[in-house]
Amino acid sequence: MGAEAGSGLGNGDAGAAPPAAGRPRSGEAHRAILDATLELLQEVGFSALTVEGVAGRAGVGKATIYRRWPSKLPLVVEAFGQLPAFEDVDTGALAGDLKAMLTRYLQAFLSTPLATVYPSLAAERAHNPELGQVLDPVLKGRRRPLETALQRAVARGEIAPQVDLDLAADLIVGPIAVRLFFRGMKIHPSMVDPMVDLALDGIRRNGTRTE
Amino acid sequence: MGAEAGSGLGNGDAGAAPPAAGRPRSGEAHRAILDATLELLQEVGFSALTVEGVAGRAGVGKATIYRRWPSKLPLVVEAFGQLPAFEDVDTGALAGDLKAMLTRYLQAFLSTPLATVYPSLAAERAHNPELGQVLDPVLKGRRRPLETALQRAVARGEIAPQVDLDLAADLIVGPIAVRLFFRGMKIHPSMVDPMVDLALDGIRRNGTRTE
DNA sequence: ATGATAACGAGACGTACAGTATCGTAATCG
DNA sequence: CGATTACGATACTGTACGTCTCGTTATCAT
Repeated sequence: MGAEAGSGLGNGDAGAAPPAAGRPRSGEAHRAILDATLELLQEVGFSALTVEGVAGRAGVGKATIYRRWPSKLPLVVEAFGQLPAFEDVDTGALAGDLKAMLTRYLQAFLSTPLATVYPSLAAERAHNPELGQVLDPVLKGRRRPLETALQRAVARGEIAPQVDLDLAADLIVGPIAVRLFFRGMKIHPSMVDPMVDLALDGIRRNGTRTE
Repeated sequence: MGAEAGSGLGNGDAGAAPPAAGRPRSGEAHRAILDATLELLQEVGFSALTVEGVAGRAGVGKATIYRRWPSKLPLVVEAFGQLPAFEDVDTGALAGDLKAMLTRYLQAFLSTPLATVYPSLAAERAHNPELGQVLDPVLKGRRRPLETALQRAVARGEIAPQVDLDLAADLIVGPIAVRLFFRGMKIHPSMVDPMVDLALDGIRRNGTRTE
């Protein structure tokens, strides 16, 4: 954590050694700020979120926020990190695992600001490379359960060992991302099964291989 | 912002009847504004784009912009509509069509602000339903060539007729969207072939069907 | 021609918010 | 108990939105 200076996207000093003297930072204020951030993200969305609004909702001065986060963006990144991600489910078969995991994950989109924050972070990272560096470890952790399930399937022989699992994971979540974020569609739970089945079996009619 | 009656996301009055009297709107200014918008999107990205900057670059007064577009967002939507989309390629086989189309499309991402504008619009639509109404027809038109290629494949018997082509199209573009926008990855042209092949053939080992 | 009308470039204006700085106060350490 | 640092509050600077008003210019109707 040493080279903190220069990034502009610090992560809130979690776990850093406290200074020897002076009043310690209030963990209560820290939590109140993150809670208020998530509430307001839910209510007004990312682009209408103001630091002043967060301070007011949290009952906190603006300086208390800027003392912890250098700007609005890393605050939202940290709040985002507390939102639910994929949870591993082991049903014994790949299709069952994926369907259960996607169903649960989609439910999280209904009860959290995930659907708002995700595309906002994606938009921001497009012209803010530093954000990517902070965001990537978080994103990687969020999809790890997906890769775990795929690795189990390889071990069981459901997936050929030469398949690129990273790409496979993107193939699974891709249609959901496209529909949710770019096309603005609501995804009915009954849609999960056909989505997973198509990704697992492929678009092309079996046995029509031309190569 | 204001309680702007109706849409608030007008599309620039394209095709509307001109008023009987008065100086007509300058088509030259219109084009200069859109060009400046695309240039600045390319240079500074969406969130750093300012209307004042566009006006300056276009050599136009701010009022001239606001006379045509009610805010920055619909201006960007219209500029976005002029960026390259999928172009249909007919090679006689689905895999070839898709690989050619994706390769060309990915090249467009390198020479236009597509990579910046796309996720920004996605972020904005998440809490601005009106944007969706303006955006959806544009998006639908952009992916039509993809669906055309898929329909050809159905006619050739490469795809079973019961396959959901809309979902299939999302499966094709999904991994690209995820990698480009959410994971911030650069997609090397050599990655197109494995991407298409995996979507066409599926993740699961053939003949391992458990249902 | 001439007047009515509306768009033009320029830029002033009010509002909102980011991020900084400065209050007086409160908590913790040596 | 004094030094130090965080606290909530709030004033401040700077930027950009979106509105408005200039004086000017292009087009139409008479």
